[in-house]
Amino acid sequence: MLDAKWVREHADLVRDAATRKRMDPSVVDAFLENDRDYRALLQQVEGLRADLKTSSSSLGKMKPEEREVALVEQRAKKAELKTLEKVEQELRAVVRGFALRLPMPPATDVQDGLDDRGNVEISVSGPIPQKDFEIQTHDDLGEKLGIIDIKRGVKIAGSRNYLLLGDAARLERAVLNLALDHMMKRDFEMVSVPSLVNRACMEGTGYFPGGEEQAYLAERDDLALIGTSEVPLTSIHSGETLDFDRLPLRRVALSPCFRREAGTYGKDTKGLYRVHQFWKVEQVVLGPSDEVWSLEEHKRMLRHATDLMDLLELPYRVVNVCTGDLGQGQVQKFDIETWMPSRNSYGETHSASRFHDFQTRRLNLRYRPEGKGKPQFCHSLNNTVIASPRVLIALMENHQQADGSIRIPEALQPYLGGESVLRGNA
RNA sequence: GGAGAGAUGGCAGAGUGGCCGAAUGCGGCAGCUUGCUAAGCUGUUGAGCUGAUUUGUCAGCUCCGAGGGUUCAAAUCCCUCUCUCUCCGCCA
Repeated sequence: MLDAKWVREHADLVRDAATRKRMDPSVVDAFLENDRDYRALLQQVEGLRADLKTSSSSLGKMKPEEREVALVEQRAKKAELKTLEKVEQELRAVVRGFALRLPMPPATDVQDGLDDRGNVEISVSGPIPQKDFEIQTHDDLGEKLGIIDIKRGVKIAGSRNYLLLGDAARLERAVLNLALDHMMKRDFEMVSVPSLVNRACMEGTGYFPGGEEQAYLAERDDLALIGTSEVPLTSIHSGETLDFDRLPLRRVALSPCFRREAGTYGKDTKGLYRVHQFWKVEQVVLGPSDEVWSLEEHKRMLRHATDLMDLLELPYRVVNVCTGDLGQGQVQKFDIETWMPSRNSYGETHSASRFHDFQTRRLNLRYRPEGKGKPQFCHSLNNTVIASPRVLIALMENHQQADGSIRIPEALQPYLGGESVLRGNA
């Protein structure tokens, strides 16, 4: 959410942000118009209410016969107020509805672009592996080794579902555990979070309204399955005012993630690239309302992820995501894309976003600045640490050996009982 | 799932219809004071929205778990919901 006062004074910037983010800029004008009407009405309501308040207290001191007379007028005014209040309430909801859809302006060093093709590469790491044999795709290899079973996953739960068996499941476990330890070494507090959250969390983190189609809903209880633990992690302190010395708050969680992938029919249908359920280790940081700090933290969080990719000995690149590929609330986003031989391209494996106070305004999550002063909205940031099975694609394909076995990077070996090669059940 | 109790400011805790944004204590902040163990005294101390503004503030409105209702008037009475605690049942 954006500060309403700021939007009123910078409507052009917000319209511009909408256009650059490939959103309909008319939402800005819809907001402004309704906001203007609402405030005019609010003044009327408050005036009437003040009037009623003073006359009401004088009523208490009147003689009974005087009061009867005065009550007639009082009741009439009260009825008028009730009517106005009802309209005011409805209008307020309308204004909020539009406010929830206003886009956060992108940072100055974000390129304009229509979609992910407009993303700007900012670094490349590791050579693309050259092998003297033909690399098998992860799903072919996985099937051969008897460690990935997509057919039966689909039988059980429909398309975009899968089973990992034996070594694939062990490898997944190992990667996730390495990722968690990696973050705890960096002083992140590990948190176990709910996978089913209420509407306020989804709205607070910016997924609703707009993202309902992508979420599995437990409608009977008005809950949603999380698509990322960013949602519960960022929501932990919603409605609170944190002490300055608690900031920054750095946390990491491992959670299952659920995504309906509506509107992706026919896209990435082969293998484990796009699935309905996966595991993700996610890092979330809450800090002070400080642009400089926020920028540095963003880069630091990116580094936590690239350091882990280095430990996994995977080739990857980092892109500065362009405006058209940026979410409504994101100020800036860096994606890490990892080389996937089966795609013959880099595939997105990580996404590091900074939001300024977009999420924290929605969550009403503030802190009290050092010393004293008014509470301020925190800044929030998040980044993937690792997501599986997507990372398994990169591991299985890039570390594949001529005999179809999978080489295990040194950092991962302690998590696999010291084994340096996985051969599956073949 | 059943029975009961409760939810008030940073915390503790009063308040059963108008004098209550709310006593008192603690904590915080400011000042004063002080050589006998940082204590004493005085003052001050919530948030949000709207409008005005000489940008210092000023005025109005809202907020006592959430939402509705009764009433001229609600922290206080009624209803619904959420959460917490106690007991019983069930259970990984």
